[in-house]
Amino acid sequence: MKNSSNKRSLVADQWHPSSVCCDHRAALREIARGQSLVTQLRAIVLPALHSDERCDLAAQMMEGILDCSRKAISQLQLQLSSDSPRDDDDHVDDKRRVRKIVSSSSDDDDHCSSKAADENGNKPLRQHKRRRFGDSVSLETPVPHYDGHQWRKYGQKHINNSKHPRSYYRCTYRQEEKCKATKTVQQREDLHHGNSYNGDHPIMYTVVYYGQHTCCKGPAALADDHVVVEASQISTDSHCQSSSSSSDLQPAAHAGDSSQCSNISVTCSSSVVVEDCNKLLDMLPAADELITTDVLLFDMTTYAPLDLDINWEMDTNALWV
DNA sequence: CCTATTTGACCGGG
DNA sequence: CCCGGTCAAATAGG
Repeated sequence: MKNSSNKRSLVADQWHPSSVCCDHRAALREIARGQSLVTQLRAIVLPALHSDERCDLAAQMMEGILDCSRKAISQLQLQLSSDSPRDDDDHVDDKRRVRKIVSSSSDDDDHCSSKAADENGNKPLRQHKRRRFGDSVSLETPVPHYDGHQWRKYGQKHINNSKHPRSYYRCTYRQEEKCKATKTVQQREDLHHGNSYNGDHPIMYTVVYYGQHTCCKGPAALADDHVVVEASQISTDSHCQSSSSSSDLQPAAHAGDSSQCSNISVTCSSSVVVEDCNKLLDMLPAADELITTDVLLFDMTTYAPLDLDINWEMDTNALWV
């Protein structure tokens, strides 16, 4: 019955054939999806191979595929930006608003941005910008955190008529690199009644990305050849925070009903992910159930989140030693 | 102590 | 006035 339906649960199909007006965006999404799949495939296949030149060849070929999609993406984006001049990052709402003084704590640290209180003790201005819905890309995935970027949660809201709250994330490097990328993550409503994660269907999340990453110069932004570098930059910069392990939407699950919510999400850089592959395999729930490669793929991606945008560098030292 | 998350208030748009 | 996005104080966790 559902022979074909569970085969495509990995990355959601965002292809809407009816949307003729924005083929480029649809094409972009599709290419990005393929890029993501190749990246996942690479993470699974390469560790399984023995270290010989064929493995190197396979790695090179996959990197070549990723490079192709990278360049295709940048070409499409070039065209998009030339076609639609309205495209800009934060056209959100530029009206300056003064917010009521909430707390008169004098010299607050520059916790979020430069709009702290004035030296003279003037009232802090609070620009409450609202996001524009324009440049969003939505995605349904069982692994809402495998996009390779580092996110920092800044809010969570209960959304009307939906059981699960929506979490709001912004790029960790927002201050340092003025990266304006944000995303929201919300667990989808259960497709069937009863427990959502009981064999049949993984818990799916709707992830919506807003804005482009300007921090780690995601490959979508510029098709360069040394995009690979920044994965290690990230890890050295912040010591690979795998801190977000499973904490993410757990309180929501607690607040709701039971739902042991066996998704574990780790956000960290690539080499560590690969290095922990064996451990991750141990953590897999009930290997008997992993019949199809799809399920295996899903679980691998659950525990070893990979990149949608950034190109993950395979740390061969971590792999083969 | 420092950093990330939580959480309730604030704010703008519809 | 309601809804949802954002802020920032409080809190948790290392």
